[in-house]
Amino acid sequence: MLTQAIEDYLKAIYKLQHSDEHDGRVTTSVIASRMEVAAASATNMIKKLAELNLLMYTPYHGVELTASGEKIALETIRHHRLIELYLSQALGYSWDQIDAEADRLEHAISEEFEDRIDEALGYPTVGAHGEPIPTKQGQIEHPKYRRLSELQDGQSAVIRRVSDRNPQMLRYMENLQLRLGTRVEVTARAPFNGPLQLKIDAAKEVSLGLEVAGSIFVEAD
Amino acid sequence: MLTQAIEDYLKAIYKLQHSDEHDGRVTTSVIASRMEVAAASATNMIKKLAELNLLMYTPYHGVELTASGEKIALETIRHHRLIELYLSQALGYSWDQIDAEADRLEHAISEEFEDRIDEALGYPTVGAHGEPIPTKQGQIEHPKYRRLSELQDGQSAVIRRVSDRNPQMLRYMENLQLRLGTRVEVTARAPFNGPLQLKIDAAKEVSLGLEVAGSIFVEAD
DNA sequence: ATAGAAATTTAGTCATGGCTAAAAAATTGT
DNA sequence: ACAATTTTTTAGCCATGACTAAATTTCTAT
Repeated sequence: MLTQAIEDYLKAIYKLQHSDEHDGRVTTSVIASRMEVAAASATNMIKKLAELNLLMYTPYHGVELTASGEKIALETIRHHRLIELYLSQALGYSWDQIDAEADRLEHAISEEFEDRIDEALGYPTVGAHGEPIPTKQGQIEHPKYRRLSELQDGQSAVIRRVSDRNPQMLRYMENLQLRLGTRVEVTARAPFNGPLQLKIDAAKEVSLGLEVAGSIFVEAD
Repeated sequence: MLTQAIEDYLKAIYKLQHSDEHDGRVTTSVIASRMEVAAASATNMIKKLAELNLLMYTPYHGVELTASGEKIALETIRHHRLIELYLSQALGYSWDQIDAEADRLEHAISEEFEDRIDEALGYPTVGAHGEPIPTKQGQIEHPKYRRLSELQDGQSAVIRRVSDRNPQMLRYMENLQLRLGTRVEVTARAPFNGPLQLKIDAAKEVSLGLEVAGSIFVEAD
């Protein structure tokens, strides 16, 4: 049977494989740090997952999901993103609250529940933070958006996705009315990795640090 | 911390304490059978719960919840019943599907989630099968309804609660349009514990076995 | 090329919550 | 009242998934 721990590891590994960092090599320590467990614990679980044919494991060198491992990861991610969207659309949750709640619910829901909220939401393809939602068949798109922090002075763009890693940052973004679909224009960039000046929805101007700007993904004009 | 297993045991013990059967004595074997575990497993958990001051345990004689054990049981039951009602009202689940889904979800939801579905449902006091929903403060009513099987020939009554123990039976009731609020009249009783003849909503007549009729609780006129 | 540092694995431990088999206590029938 | 049966507990085992400490492998810098 698939335990909650197995689903959590597979989900984490999938995300690490598809992240820009770590240039594709998903190692024990990266997994351990993402899962917030000791490296030895990660090694144990990796060996178990390899045993279950959910990933290929080359000791000392890292890990790669098999087709069936990826399938489970995508199912878990689908659950997570549908639940997040449902929490924000149907129950009025704010951006910073949905991830923690979905992390627990994603393991508890049935296929039935998945199907019903999918229907209630109108078969969405994009989650609450702009992430693509895998289909029931496990298909997923990986649109290449640019980081707001990479925009040139004077460029204008629309927010398409935000990182959901830091709830406090999400709350901060929400307060600034930086939402999916919001139009932003970089009106100035301070030197030496300083903050950038941003015009939000052609209205108010704010100064935004690079860490936040790097967590916002945009589609430039 | 409260594990899922602890919540499940406390919930089961609470229900056994308040059931008509077992005349108040909640023994190891009754708990084991309700939880579908071996008697030795139940003994283990009972000792642990006693250690945590969640119940009083007299070896060989049974168990009684303490105030804090009862509080946790009622919180779990509140979660369960709110979720059940939400599944049927908001997501269109049928009577027979909600219990199993709620059994998993009840351990995964936050206070936040509880509050939001409570609000979405309009602060209900009665669950999907007619059970009372404990308040957030742990108050609960125990209305004394009669079993449909106990009604005399010719008596009329309104369905107020049904047992949720058997999903197949719930599906059967639903098919017969035996719902909460439905008016029923016993038009005949076959002898030797035979079925009773029932007029549903002053319309169609059916013959109902005593096992089903005993799982339906009514308010007689 | 190799020493030292960093990453990884191995070995052994722990808590949780199941299980079976055997022992002990309580209940029942005559 | 007491033997037989039933119920309950004890003892010991297992899988899961954490942990630390120690050993091993790989990487890095000279």
